Amino acid sequence: MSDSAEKAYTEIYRRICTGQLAPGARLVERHLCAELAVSRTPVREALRRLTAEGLVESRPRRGVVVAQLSSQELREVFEVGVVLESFCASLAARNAGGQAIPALRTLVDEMALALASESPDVPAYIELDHRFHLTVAQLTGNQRVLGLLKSTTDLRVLSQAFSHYDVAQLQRSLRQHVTLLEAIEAGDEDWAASAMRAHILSGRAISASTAPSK
Amino acid sequence: MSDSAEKAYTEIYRRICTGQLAPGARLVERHLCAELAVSRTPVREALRRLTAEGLVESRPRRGVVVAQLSSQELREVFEVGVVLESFCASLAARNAGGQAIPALRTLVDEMALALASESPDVPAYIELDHRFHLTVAQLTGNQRVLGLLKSTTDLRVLSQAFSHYDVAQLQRSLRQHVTLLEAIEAGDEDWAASAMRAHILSGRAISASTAPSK
DNA sequence: CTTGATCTTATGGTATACCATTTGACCTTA
DNA sequence: TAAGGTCAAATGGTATACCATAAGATCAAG
Repeated sequence: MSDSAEKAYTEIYRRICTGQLAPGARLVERHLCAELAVSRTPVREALRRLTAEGLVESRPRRGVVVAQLSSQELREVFEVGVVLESFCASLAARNAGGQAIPALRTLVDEMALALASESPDVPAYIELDHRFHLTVAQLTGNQRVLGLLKSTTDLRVLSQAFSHYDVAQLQRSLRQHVTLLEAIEAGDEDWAASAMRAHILSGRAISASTAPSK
Repeated sequence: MSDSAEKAYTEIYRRICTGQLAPGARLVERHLCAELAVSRTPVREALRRLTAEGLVESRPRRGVVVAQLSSQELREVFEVGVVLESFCASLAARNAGGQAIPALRTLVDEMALALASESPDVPAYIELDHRFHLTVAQLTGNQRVLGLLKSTTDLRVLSQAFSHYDVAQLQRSLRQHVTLLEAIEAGDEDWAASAMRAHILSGRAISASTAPSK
C-alpha cells in the first residue's frame, strides 16, 4: 500500500468527507481507476479499507456504496461515544498532570476563529472539533482507545451530527471545549470526564430533537 | 469477497488463533496461494482485512507478519476493556430485563464442562469465554459497541491473557461468569457492570503479575 | 399496450503477468 | 581474513486479462 493504494484511499476518503461522494453514491471500481489514474488493485485495496472503517458498504457482486448513517446508528454512536470519550478525557487529565497542553489550546483558538466571523466556517469547525477529540484520545497514551475512537467518530459521523446545529449551539459547543481544556490541563479526572459526558450528551440531545424518527 | 477471499480469510484467521501461525511468523502471499489453492488477489484481500483487525502487521515492501501483543498493548486492552465491557454488561442487563437468556446459560454450562474433567480443555474454555463476552455485547442491541469489542478482544488477545492461568484461576473465572449471568438475567445494571469490572480487573491482575516487564 | 423471456452490457471476482525493491549470498580486493 | 560491492533470487506492488453474475434493454407474444 505504499503509493498508489494510499493515494486512492486518501482521495476517496476526501471525496466522501467533503460530500463530493454523497451517501448512497455508487463507487464503481473502473470509474475510480480512470479518475485516479491507477489500476483496480490499489482501488480495491482502498475500498476494502474503507469498508473495514465503515465509511462504505460492500454488497457481494453489487459493488460498493457510500454508507449512510441511519438515525439508529447515530444513536448507537452517541451511546458508546459517551462512555469512550469520557474515559479518554479522564485518562488524558490524569496523564496531562496539571501542565499546559499547547496542541489543545491551539485547536480551541482556531475553533473560536472559525466561529468568529459573521458567516461561521462550519466545515472548518467540524474538522477542528474532530482533531480536538482525537488529540484528547492521544493524550491518554493508549493507542488502543485512540483506534476505537477513530473508528467510532470519524469526520462523516461528525458532519452528520453537526448538520442541524444553529449558531448558538455551535457557540455552546465551543464553550464546552474551553471547559474541557481547563479540566484536562488542571489534571482533574472527574471534572474532565463529567465535562466530556455533558458535551457528548448535549450533542446527542440536539441530534435526537432534529431527527427523531427513522 | 464472495468465496475465495472469504475462504482465505477464514483459514488464515484459524491458523493464527490456533497458533499454527505463531506471532512473528511471516505470511508470504505466494506461499499462502499455493497452500490454499487460490490466487494472490483474494489472499491479499484477506491479509488487508486481517491488518485492519490488527491480527497481522504489514510493513511496506517487507510483507506481513503475525502481530505480537506486547505487555504494553495487553495493558492497554485491559484498560479500555474494563470500560467497554462493563458498559456492555450494564446495557445488556437493562435490555435483557429480567428474563432468562438461554444463549448465555448454555455457554456457561459448556464452560463448566470444559473445566470439569481432570485435564481442563483450556482452548475450548477460551473459545467459550470469547463467545460469552460477544453474546453480552450483542445483548446491548448496539451494533457499534459489538464491533468495538470484537476489534479489541479477539481470540488471540484472550489466548495471551489466559496463557498463565492456573486451574484455580480458571475456576474463579468460571464462577465470575456465573455471577455475570445472574446479574444480567436479573436486569440489575449496576450489579452487572460491577461484576464485569471485577471480572476484567482480576484478569488484568493475573496478567500483570506474570508478565510485569517489557 | 402490457407482460414476460432473452440477451447485452456493466461490473465485481479471480487469476496472472510484469515491475520494483529488498535481502542475502558470493566474489573481489586490500 | 575482513570489508565492500555486485548480482540474483525472493517477494510485495501494480496492471490487466478473463470469468461469472446481476441489472437493464429489447423484442415478441398476447
